[in-house]
Amino acid sequence: MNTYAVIDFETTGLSPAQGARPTEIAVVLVDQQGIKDRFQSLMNPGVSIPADIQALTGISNAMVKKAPGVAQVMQQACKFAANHPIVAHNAAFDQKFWEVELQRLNLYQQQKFACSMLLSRRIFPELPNHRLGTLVQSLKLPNTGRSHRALADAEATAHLFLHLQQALRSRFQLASVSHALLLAIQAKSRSQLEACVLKYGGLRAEQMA
DNA sequence: TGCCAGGCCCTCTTTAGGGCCTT
Repeated sequence: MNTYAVIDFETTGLSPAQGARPTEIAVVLVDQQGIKDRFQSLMNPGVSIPADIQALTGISNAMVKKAPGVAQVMQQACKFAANHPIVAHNAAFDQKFWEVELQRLNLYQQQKFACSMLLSRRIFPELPNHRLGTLVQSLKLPNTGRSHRALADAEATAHLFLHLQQALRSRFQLASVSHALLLAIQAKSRSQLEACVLKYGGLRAEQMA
């Protein structure tokens, strides 16, 4: 339970329902001591990458042409992430691709997803925005490399999520780091955050205002 | 030509609309 998997997809578009497929995935295993293992791979999506997305990510059609197929990479990623809770920045996006691609392979099993973006909105509402790059700069998190590449963004999200756990523990005076982790994973909305704070014995949000 | 998804959340709200965030 104290280990979770941070994932990040690069894709050909915003929605699998519109035919978008993944071009790269990174999975980073994290515990309370930090990042302990990494998996990263380009994959051949079988569809063309639009020019604007190639410019955004730096991943070209030529780069993925020689890469293994989506099925092979997703099998490896699924095995690597095992049954750990999954964390992503704007998790609704990555969760869609994760579930759709694993369902294609009959590998899908329901997993808990936590969202570092929703949590950072709750914990740091004063920041100008909650894009991953802005959070890395504002919170002085480690530089993990080129943004919009899967491993760099997954590692940045891992550092962000560790930072959020510490902020939760401090702000709500939680008894333990594991309570902060449970809270971080379970609290996606304001009401869930409040309920989890009460569940784990911390001070109510309004008491900390 | 210009738009395209979708869940969360704020507000000039709740019988709704629009910004944010991901690629």
